[in-house]
Amino acid sequence: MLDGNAVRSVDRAASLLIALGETQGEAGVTELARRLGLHKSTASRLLATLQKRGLVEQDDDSGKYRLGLAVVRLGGHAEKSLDLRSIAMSELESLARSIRETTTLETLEGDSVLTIAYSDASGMGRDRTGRNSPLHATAPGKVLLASLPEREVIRLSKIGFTPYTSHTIVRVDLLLEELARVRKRGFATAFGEHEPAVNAIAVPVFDQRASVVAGLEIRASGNRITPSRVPELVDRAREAAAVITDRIGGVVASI
Amino acid sequence: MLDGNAVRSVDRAASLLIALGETQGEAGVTELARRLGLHKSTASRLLATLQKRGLVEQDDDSGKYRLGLAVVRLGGHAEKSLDLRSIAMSELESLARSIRETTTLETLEGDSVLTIAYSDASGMGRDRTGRNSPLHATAPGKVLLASLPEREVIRLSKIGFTPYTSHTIVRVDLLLEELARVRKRGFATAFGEHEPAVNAIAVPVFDQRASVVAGLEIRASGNRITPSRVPELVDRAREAAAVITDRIGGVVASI
DNA sequence: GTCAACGGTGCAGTAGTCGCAACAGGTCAG
DNA sequence: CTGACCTGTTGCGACTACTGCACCGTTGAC
Repeated sequence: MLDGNAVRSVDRAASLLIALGETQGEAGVTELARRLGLHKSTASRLLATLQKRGLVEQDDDSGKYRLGLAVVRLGGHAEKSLDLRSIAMSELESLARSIRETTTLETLEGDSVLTIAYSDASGMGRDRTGRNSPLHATAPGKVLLASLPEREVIRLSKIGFTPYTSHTIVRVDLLLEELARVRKRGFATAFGEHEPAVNAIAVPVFDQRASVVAGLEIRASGNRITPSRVPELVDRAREAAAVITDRIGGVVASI
Repeated sequence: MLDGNAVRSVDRAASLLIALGETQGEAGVTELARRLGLHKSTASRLLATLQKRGLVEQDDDSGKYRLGLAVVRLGGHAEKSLDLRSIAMSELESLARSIRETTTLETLEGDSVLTIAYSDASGMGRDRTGRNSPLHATAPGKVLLASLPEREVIRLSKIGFTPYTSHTIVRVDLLLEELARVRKRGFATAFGEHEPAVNAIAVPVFDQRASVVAGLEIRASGNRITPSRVPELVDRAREAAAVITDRIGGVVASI
């Protein structure tokens, strides 16, 4: 057994798949063999086996190989079972420690946001992991709302926007304007809109289609997150979000 | 060499990946071995090798395996190099033959639609494969527009909607209403809106995120596609679109 | 027409794969 | 607390599957 416990032929086949992922679409047997230091007859047989399972396919005309439909399907399944929380946790913790505040990661669930990860270095946060929060009154909620079509916002407005505080935006026209600002600036704020004296900023985490998959939030009491501090916190949040986006194979884009 | 030219251990490893794709998220060594008729030590070694390349990962607590981040990334690459045209071609041809009309598949490209596949059984069609057409005045264009946020339609309206015929919808408010109808009905029509006396219907093809990835069109002269014939043609188009959606691992949804 | 390069395949040698047995660790019923 | 049961992992040795070599047919450049 080479390389610890690795099965050599499987390791080689996996390298072929990954090499195909790194090319611009397709590559030939000889090229792949050269790149991976394999004999071309070996590469040919390994590719033929991968093709049998649909993991690669061969172009009828050029003879070149590309990733196959089975990889598209597996990629979709893999994405569904992706543990975004585990992937993001260390980044959230690191960010929380460095700014000494509370950080969270929130995803869309139905008509609300769900806290999937949480880290607190302020000693004042409250762990709402697994709990839902409103879209319209939270910073990550606004980030996710901003990525949706307007008709979704209008549909939600018909259900109504609960006024959690006197600062909560409850009029749909004002919310749509706010969401346009979020798209323009690339981040959202919520100043005392969900809980009095709790301020927050949030930035998007993107998937590989450049869709917003989560909102990364920095939250603190009102006197700790002031308007003047927002730019610095947004920068820090963007850095962490970019790392998470990259880890999941996403591309940073605009909302 | 077993099974023709297949490399047995690679074939087994590929089966493991595909089996993991078929589970709800994760599975253990013993379960996977049982399912595939392998010894559990064999399954364990193959999985360890796949894990080394990031194609699978093992949960620290339960010991179960799931598809890894490398599969998410490969899936994204595979999707980008997907040859939708080749995948769809046989379905378009079959549909064209059975209704004796012209069928096309169109995708979004910038601010227009691009014909990526074409089939004609009427003897009257014109192959526009590789050519762009307007979004607002074609049936597949409306299908794709209907899936976008309203702000995109408004952005396009600022560029202006060319009136190709006297039937072309050029007012944005009327176009938005039309797109709401498209979403409601799940299909679009264009009756003499792009070319006089040319009528068309289109239905969506979905990807695995339930996003609209293409519009499948049936097109003919005005006297061949009458309002009374639309339901039948829409049904036929939906059947073909469902096959294509399934082939690319998509899920049929609503626009 | 010739030549180089490609992808694929028959063949034979050997080293890598595999199943067996045993082990370590975890869970749960009694 | 203990024993039974199950899981995942690993050492080992047999042997067959994997691999490189040589060669072939095809294709495109010149």
